[in-house]
Amino acid sequence: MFLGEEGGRKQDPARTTRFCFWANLELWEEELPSPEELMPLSQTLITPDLALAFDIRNPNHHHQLPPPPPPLPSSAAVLPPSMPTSSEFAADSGDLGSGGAGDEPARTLKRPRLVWTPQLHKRFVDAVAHLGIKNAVPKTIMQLMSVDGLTRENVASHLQKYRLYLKRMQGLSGGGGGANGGAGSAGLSATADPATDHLFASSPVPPHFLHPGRGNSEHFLPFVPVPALQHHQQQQMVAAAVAHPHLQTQYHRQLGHFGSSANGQFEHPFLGRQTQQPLHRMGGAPLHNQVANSHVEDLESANANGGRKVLTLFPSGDD
DNA sequence: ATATCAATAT
DNA sequence: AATATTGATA
Repeated sequence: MFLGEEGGRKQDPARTTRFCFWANLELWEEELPSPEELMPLSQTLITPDLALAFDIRNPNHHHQLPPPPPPLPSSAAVLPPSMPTSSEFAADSGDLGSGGAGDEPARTLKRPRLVWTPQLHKRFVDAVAHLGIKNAVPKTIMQLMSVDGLTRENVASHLQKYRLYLKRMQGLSGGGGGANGGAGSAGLSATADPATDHLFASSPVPPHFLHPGRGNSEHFLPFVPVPALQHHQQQQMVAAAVAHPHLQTQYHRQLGHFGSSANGQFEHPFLGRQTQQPLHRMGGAPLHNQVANSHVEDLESANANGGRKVLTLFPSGDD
């Protein structure tokens, strides 16, 4: 009986490694007798050593997408009574413990759906722009974005949709000529309908994106392959204060996102950030959390999905 | 054996 | 609607 929301898909081990795990910590606010009660329980479930080895952090501190998502139940133990409606990530395993007798919490779990925040999308677009549409394939994009928990599949999926969006744009723009990138400039207004694409409208579409058969397709940037930038945010970019125009429908709560360049040009080819972790099987104690500055945002749309919670990954990039 | 893409599923 | 997963194919 695991055919619930998305808890029981066909588990096809033949596919790539889909090890993921995270615990379900959601109903805690419901019962949660007392944190202390859970503590021992979690320990029983995951072995303290293992937990420690994974670098447990409070959900509050969840910054990057955890490669080997360590949000174990134990975190629930330490969770402060606050942040009930957090939407950082969540697990909706449905029922952990009723499905199978020998439920191994570890692996075999799926990771929460990635939420493409405007920030994340921005990174995506930047990467694609710098790669050139031609070379912009999932793997490469993913690498350039270097957002730690991002998977190739994540990007691939997003890319597919993005291409769709571009296509639509081309069509709207009227192929020939005029048009400026409707999306580029403040967009929104020109964008077909508001509901067309909430996310995509949030970041400018580089001009060349729209006309693949013309102009320079890509450039050659010395783009650094994500140097281990740890501290040092690149901040302060263009002083384009022009940003701002309007916020997207439901994305208001995000932090102030300033449009990069209102002129529709790219001038800020910086991307490098966190190095991708090889996230291997558990067993080692690999992770280190590269904290940096990042903002936490939350989407509620996830809730509308009907039970499935999401993981909001985001780039530490600031724009 | 991998990665991409298009289609499809949730 | 937004992502994920899959299947075919390069």
